[in-house]
Amino acid sequence: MARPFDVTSVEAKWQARWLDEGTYDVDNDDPRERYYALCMYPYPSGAAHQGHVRNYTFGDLVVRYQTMLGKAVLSPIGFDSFGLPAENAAIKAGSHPRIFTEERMRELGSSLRRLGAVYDWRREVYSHDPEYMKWSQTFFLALFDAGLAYRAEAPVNWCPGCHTVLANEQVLADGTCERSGDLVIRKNLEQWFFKITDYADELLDDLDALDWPERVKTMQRNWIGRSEGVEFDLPLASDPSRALRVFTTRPDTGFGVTYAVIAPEHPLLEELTRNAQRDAVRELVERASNESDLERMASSDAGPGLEKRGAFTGSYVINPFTNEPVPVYVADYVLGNYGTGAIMAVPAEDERDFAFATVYGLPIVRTVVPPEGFEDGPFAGDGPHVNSGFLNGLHNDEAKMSATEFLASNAHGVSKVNYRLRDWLVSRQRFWGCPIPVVYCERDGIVAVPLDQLPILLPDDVTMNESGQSPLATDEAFLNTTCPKCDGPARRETDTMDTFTDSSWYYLRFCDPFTPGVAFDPVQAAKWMPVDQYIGGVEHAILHLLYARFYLKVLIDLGIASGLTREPFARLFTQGMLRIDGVKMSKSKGNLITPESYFETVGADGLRLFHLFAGPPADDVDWTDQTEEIIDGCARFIDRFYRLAQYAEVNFHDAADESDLEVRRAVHRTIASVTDSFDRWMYNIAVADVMSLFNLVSKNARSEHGIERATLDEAIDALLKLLAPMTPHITAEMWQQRYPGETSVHHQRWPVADSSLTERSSVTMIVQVNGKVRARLVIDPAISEQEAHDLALADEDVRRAIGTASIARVVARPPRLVNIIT
RNA sequence: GCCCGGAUGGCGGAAUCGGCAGACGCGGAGGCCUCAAAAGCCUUUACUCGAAAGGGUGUGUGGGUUCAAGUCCCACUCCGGGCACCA
Repeated sequence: MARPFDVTSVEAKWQARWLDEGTYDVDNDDPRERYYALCMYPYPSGAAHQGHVRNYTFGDLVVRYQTMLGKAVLSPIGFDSFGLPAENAAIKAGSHPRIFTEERMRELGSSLRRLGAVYDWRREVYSHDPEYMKWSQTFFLALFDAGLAYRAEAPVNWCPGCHTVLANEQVLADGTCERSGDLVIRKNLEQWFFKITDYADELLDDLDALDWPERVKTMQRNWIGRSEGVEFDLPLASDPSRALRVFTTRPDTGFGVTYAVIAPEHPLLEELTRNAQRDAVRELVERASNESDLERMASSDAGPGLEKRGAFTGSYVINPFTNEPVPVYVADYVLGNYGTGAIMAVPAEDERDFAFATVYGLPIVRTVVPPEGFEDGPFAGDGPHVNSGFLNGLHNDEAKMSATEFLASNAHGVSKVNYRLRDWLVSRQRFWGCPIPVVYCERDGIVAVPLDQLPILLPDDVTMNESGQSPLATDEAFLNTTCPKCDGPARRETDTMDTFTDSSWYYLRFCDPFTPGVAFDPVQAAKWMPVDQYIGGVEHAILHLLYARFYLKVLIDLGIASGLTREPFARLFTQGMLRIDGVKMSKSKGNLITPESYFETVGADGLRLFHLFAGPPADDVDWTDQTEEIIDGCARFIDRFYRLAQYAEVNFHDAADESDLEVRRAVHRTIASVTDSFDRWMYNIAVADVMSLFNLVSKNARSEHGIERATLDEAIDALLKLLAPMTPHITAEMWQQRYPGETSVHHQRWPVADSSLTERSSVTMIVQVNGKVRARLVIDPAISEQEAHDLALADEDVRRAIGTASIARVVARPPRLVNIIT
């Protein structure tokens, strides 16, 4: 494509200038109003692909737009540089993950600069920087000292492909690893956890005030899964001084309890099992422990599968509501690690209990009257209670209160809140992560490494193991150390931290990587925090965004981030993903489209304009055969604008006339609409509006009638400013050509629409007859209802459409329409 | 199964409050320029009947509210995403 200017040299020139002059460096004591714009820092996977381009184009637009609004904008960048892909690549290449990673960081950094994205590079951070690791480890120990980091044995998710344990959040719904796709295995292992459950309520409640996509907030609410209920005792029939403790959210249905169920892992199971049932129970427990979660769930539907999922223990407990004994079953549909690991079963009002009771022939007693027309089956809704003694006639809420009081006085009942959320498993059996800074001493047990010995660094002279096993585990030089307490021999922890711990605080480091001796000075951080606009992919809706929220709250509570707002990201935008043939574009799928060739042809500006124009930023974008043509179209638009600004084929006339006034009105309406579209993340509309204005200006300027020079210049200047955040290179170049020696377009103030010019002088009013458009009248927008009415009825086309019919009613809504009903 | 989001020309998508459906762009058609092509420029482009003037139909399906529905209400179909034994 022949371009009217040299794309490559123009873009290189401005990129170099922004970098060399530190145009977007910002100091912490900048007096201007502050704005913190942040894109999720990227994993350094090598040269950027179109997914990066899209993400960082949006981010860069925000940075440049907010700067033009006169704010001091913090725009930092860094790299999420620990993680498995680098380690796996290093194993393959026989090199060290650090060397591999740093090469990829350079590539990605240079791609971002080539895109024209601007940052305060002085603030760059990366996870494997020894200085950064030092603070990551310091924070781990702060959590450890506060009892928020602990080591415990628990059934954990082991990914055989990744050769490490995973957090619950990293296991997909189908039981596979989100990274490798391997089926995750349950293992009992001792691991490190962060006590995120201590913050469950706050993490849930604080969501309400956040300006985040409702979808993301809902996902977090579901993940936390708060449920309110009652925990109470079901006394053993054989020994009423002892009891089976159960949790329920439906105490009001207590009269309908016809059996109880305990989990296969329940500690009382052995004791409750009678000899006659022992074999059947043992068989069930064995199967439950061997089956993966996936297999368990596969048999969850009522029917044949269910028959193998439970067994009678032979024991009975007393229903405190009825004082009747009910049988105790063991079944794998009750989870050992939720609530008390035991439930009261109410088949009439719970789907799973109903299915189970049907298969095992257990009685079903309705305690809530379903609405008329309700078919047979479990009814979990609200209704008047029956067969329920003192609860009869009450509805759910009152019945719950009443039942809860009853349980409190008769069955050691207490109100209880349970969460689906589990503690965050943070240890990983991999090499390329931040080492957990503790040692194991035979005498003193787990001992924290003293702060002055941090950071614990990863050794450089390691051979990456083909099996994926961390070389740390066998590295004697790393492993052997002395106990900080007793000076005796000790062994280092060889597990590293989940990389999500690194990304949980990088946004704080960005605020102040300058103050020596601290990770960040909270006073400096408070100048920027919380992040005004956070931008990233929706795939982090739970993982990163939940962990980062938790981390900030902890750091505040531990005095490390005192004085900060307790939420890190005030406003979140999640952009859609790029797809090819319906498949997400990603390195692992091997279907990446890189921007390099586009940089050479349409330039970064053309590619940026495409990504802004392609559709609503929140929507997914399909990369198709048509995409190339749209990208070319974006470049064509830039070229046309460039030529117009050179006054190519332009005719001028002297005094401004009505046509010039119309152009000026369009200019100011576009300023208003683009500003509005920017504020509402409707960049595709902003581009369309700019194109429309250009079309009008261009048409007038090149007509025989021509355009007044001042009008054209006002329009071109406005277009340059409006386009500056979108296509920063060419607008900077054109501005410089128009105003040599003056400050850059990027330092101009964002234009403000003149409200006296945004009103239209005449508008088209439509006239409908019986809802069908019959005439379009050009009118003064200030027209009265009566005038609109009269004008409409005076129109010839309208009269013809009415014909001989008599007019029943006229709806006049000037200046938009008049509707005549016959 | 439950909860969200969506469905508009050949295609990507517009339509802040219920008020001209299809902005803007891509693609297509025709033309200008040219020896020719590329580039550029101009016209046209929802479907349909019609030579035209003009008419009819039209925002996934079926109903409803309204003078007026892509937009609001009810029911459904399909697509995308999330959750899925959490008692």
